[in-house]
Amino acid sequence: MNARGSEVETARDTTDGLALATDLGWAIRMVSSAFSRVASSSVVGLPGGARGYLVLVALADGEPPTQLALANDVGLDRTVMTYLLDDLEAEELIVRRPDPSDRRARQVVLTGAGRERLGDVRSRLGIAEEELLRDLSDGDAISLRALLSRIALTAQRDAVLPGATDC
Amino acid sequence: MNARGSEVETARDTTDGLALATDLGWAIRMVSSAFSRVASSSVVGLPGGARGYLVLVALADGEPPTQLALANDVGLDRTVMTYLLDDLEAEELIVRRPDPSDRRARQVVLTGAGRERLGDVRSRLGIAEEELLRDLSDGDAISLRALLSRIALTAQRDAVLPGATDC
DNA sequence: TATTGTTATACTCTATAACTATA
DNA sequence: TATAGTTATAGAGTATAACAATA
Repeated sequence: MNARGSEVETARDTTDGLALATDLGWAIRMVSSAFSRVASSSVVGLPGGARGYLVLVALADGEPPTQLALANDVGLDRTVMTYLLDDLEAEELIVRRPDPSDRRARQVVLTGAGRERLGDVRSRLGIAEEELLRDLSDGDAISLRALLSRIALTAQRDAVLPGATDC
Repeated sequence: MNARGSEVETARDTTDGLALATDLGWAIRMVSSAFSRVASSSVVGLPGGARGYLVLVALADGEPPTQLALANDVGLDRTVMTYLLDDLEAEELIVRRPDPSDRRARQVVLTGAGRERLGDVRSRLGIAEEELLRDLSDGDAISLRALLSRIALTAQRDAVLPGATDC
């Protein structure tokens, strides 16, 4: 009844041509961890690390969002946004202020110090990104960035509206 | 001394042109979580989920690797590989056998049942991957896969050989 | 009744250190 | 002394539920 010996290494036909190097999930996994590795030194000291950086980026342009809108933009849960903003506010990189149009909500605003810190981290991250993409030509690097951004934008829409086409 | 009111929204020049949608780290984060979301239903019931699937893929071709070589291939720590293989072996999808050339090591072999299960999961994952890349033309999808794989391969090499060019 | 922000809790994933048996 | 596998533990990261204030 046990599959020992005789059942090992059979049915090869069903998985022919499969290889780790061509697997999309594997590639995403390796690229994600590699980016975390090369980017980690760029965000040391910044509250929340890479996630804190994304919050600052999201605040750099446009109207001050509510915490919930910010969480949706960055791709974080609103419960972790609370802790993240606590830490960023403790270093006066952001400020929370009441939303004049909804007394439940709070607007998140980037401070001058926050904008300065964002510039510092951004320049370091640029070098880390070049390190990650160093095997790609300039054109290929631009292509990869564009393709990833397109997938990411629709992914964000799907995450905010889960199952709008279901049922 | 506090940055309230007057220091808010200054120094805009240093971060001009910054946007979340063009940030590489943000895109990688969103794509990674989106893939996990669309792929999760494809790997339900498989021990280890998506990581278990990658182990099966890595075993589908070539000589049976040791646990350590397998961990390096997949991008996992050898300590999690132990638990993962325990679970996969409990369902008889893989077998551990002594390495004839090194009595410390064990070879990991895919069973017939494991190869069948791999085929099942692979076909479901193919649909999930198409769902993730549905906004891309066929050519763009192929490009993205190729570019990600290239980055992933060098990332794997760097992870296995940390800091070979340092010092 | 639904939503915003908060808090608490649990679960997954990852990282690290120790231990054994071999090399 | 170094390596392969195992075990235990601690730390991130994530997900979920509950609560108060407000819509």
